[in-house]
Amino acid sequence: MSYTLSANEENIVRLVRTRGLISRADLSRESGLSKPIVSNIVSKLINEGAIIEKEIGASSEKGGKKPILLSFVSNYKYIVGVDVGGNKLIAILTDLDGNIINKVRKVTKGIKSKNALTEIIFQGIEEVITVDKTKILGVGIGVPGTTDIKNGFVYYMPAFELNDLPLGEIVSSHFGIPVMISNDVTVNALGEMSKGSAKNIRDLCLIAIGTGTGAGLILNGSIYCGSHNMAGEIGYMITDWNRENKSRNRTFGNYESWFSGNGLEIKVKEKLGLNLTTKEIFDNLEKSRDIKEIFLQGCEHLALGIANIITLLDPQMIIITGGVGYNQYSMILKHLMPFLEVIVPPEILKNISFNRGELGDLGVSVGGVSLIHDSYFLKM
Amino acid sequence: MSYTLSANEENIVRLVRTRGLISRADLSRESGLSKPIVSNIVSKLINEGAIIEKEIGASSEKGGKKPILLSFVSNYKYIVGVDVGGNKLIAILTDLDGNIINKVRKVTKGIKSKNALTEIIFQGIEEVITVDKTKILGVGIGVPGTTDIKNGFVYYMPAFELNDLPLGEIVSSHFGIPVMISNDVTVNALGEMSKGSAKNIRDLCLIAIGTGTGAGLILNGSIYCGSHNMAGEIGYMITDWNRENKSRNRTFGNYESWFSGNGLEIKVKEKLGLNLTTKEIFDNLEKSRDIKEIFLQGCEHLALGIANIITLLDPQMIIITGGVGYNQYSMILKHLMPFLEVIVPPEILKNISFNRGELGDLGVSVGGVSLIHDSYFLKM
DNA sequence: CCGTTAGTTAGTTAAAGTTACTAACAAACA
DNA sequence: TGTTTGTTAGTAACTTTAACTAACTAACGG
Repeated sequence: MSYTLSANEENIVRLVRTRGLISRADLSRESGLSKPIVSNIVSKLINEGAIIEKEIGASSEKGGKKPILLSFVSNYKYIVGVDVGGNKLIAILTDLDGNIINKVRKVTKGIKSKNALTEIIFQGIEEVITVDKTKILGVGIGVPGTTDIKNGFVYYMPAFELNDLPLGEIVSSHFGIPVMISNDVTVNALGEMSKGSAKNIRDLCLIAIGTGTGAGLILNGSIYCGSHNMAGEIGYMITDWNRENKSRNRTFGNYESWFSGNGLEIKVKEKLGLNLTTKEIFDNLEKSRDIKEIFLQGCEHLALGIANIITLLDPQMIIITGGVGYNQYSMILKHLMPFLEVIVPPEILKNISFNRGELGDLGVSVGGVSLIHDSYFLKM
Repeated sequence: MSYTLSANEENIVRLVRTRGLISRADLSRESGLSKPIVSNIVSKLINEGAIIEKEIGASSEKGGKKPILLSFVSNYKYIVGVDVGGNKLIAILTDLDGNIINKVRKVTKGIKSKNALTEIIFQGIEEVITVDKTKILGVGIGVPGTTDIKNGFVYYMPAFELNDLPLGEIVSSHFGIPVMISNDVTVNALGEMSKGSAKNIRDLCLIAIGTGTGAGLILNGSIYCGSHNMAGEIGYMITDWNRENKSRNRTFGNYESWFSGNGLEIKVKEKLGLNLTTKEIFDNLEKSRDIKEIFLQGCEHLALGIANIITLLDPQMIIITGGVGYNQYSMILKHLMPFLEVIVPPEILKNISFNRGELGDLGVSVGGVSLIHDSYFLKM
């Protein structure tokens, strides 16, 4: 945007956008602002290109001048969202309503240097932008690691074995536009809140089950990262101290023993001596009692972790997604809920809705778009 | 306040208050507002009684007119804070800086009716107000139960066996001033944040150990209540599933087995056949191996719960307070930390500060004051 | 040592711009 | 003719810039 919207201008844009088609007179009534100032703001916004006079409406039964109906121009600006994964990068270009205009995929597997990583991010962003670059509002990026959302700094990305990368500044100065960066799971939660299955939810816990397991938190309607940007690392949660305590030197940090792709694969290998992929494990659930038992133990663990999240945070919705969580959602939920029903009292459990991540593997990139949208355009 | 402060007026008041003594010229420089409008706002605020011209300052070495130093008038309005406990009620009257002007205690033990409870709250508030009633900004109340902070509704108070009490409205219409109500532990956390050991902390978990155990959460600098006003009920957290699962029908909800006054008393009775008060248990810790063992098991449990809080929320500070937690703080911390050091990696643990609740048994009432202060005067 | 002058700072006044409002009105329509 | 939309005109509130007065320090000359 060439200039920042004032509070009243934001309100008018918000109204035009949510109402779809609306006249100046109705805007005045709904915003509480006077008709002249609404006309004034509307003409500014038309000048900006943010809204247009779309069509002429109908008079009321009692007569009167026909209203000029205004409409939001969702493509007067664009946003780029990037999901930097350990195996692949997804970049999307969307309009202001989040409609995906273009999508680019890149392979990131094996990358271990800062230069190679930033280069591939540059390429992804460059290629996905098929519109006038001056119309790009910003780039929102989700990365698998510890980040500081305030300054776009990446502390640690185990997937690339990289430390201390000021990625926000690097990308921002390269393209000359605003860039925001946060943890991928957190960004995914934001995406589901704005465009997925958690619309109008203020307290959300998104559990991403992939190679590992992590949670993204939206609390009081805002991203929650914690004081050292480590909130939601539920892979380290403790639910069965005596058993865990006996079987290893330290629970806190024993990520892989959890319910996750990696965790299941290791358990199957250790206990059954089988080298199966996560997909193969799920394919053989009903065929092998031993595999099923390992899976059920995982589900119990997962249920205990979720019970603790419910206890501490009292969320309105819990979303399960991620590579494994999304693809195997119904299988997981089917076996997870019986455990939860034993652990959590029904009067509490019934108030919490469980959902599949509606956005699937676009969750993080869509969340990246939301990051920019909410900070540089409108917080809806 | 006779009128609501505008954003600029708030800024000026905030600056005068935090700087202590400041001239109009410095206010203009620090606020970014022009000198005339600062003078304008200052004269309004002097008229209101919120600030005064305190003294004449010194010129700089280079010469120039001496500045008139302005000062905040902390007692131009007053706030009432009320701690409604299961045994006693504490009401305090403070000025805008939180200085306690008056304090009243009432016995609430045995109260089981709505009328009796509201009557004693009325009395406490009435008696504590020793200043002109029109100078009272509002009343903030912490109650032991589930509440909706938005409308002052109390869903459930087990201590009084009461349900569905619109306490906020009852008290507000009786005194004709704003009233805010929230859960006592949550309010206590707010108190510690504004006036106690958690100043300038944005992510705080306060653990109140008394008859029972609960947590109050301040996340992103704001009170966090959860979607059904049940956040922080850590008495229900699960940390040792197999052991707990075997010994009872349901873990979730088995409050008393935890580390709490009640929990310890019951454990001592069950295992040792002794009818000891919590105080007697602590007094005999070093004399009885059996009591010590029960206490250490409690500490281990507490450590596991705290480890889970750290994992999920990554707080900056953890405060331990409450009837038991405050009085026995050093004893608890001494035996808690060794467990935590085993469970939580040192690089994570070192970033989290553990503190005693500085406000002691005034934590809730001071928090009630903060509730009103932050909503009706200034969010600092 | 004392009065004068230059330079600096505090706070006010005056003029002008911005943003909002109300009142009144023309255009369009049943 | 009455109703509704959207504009114009005039006004009020608030903020800014520019310029001012008042008050002070430091340094210099006699």
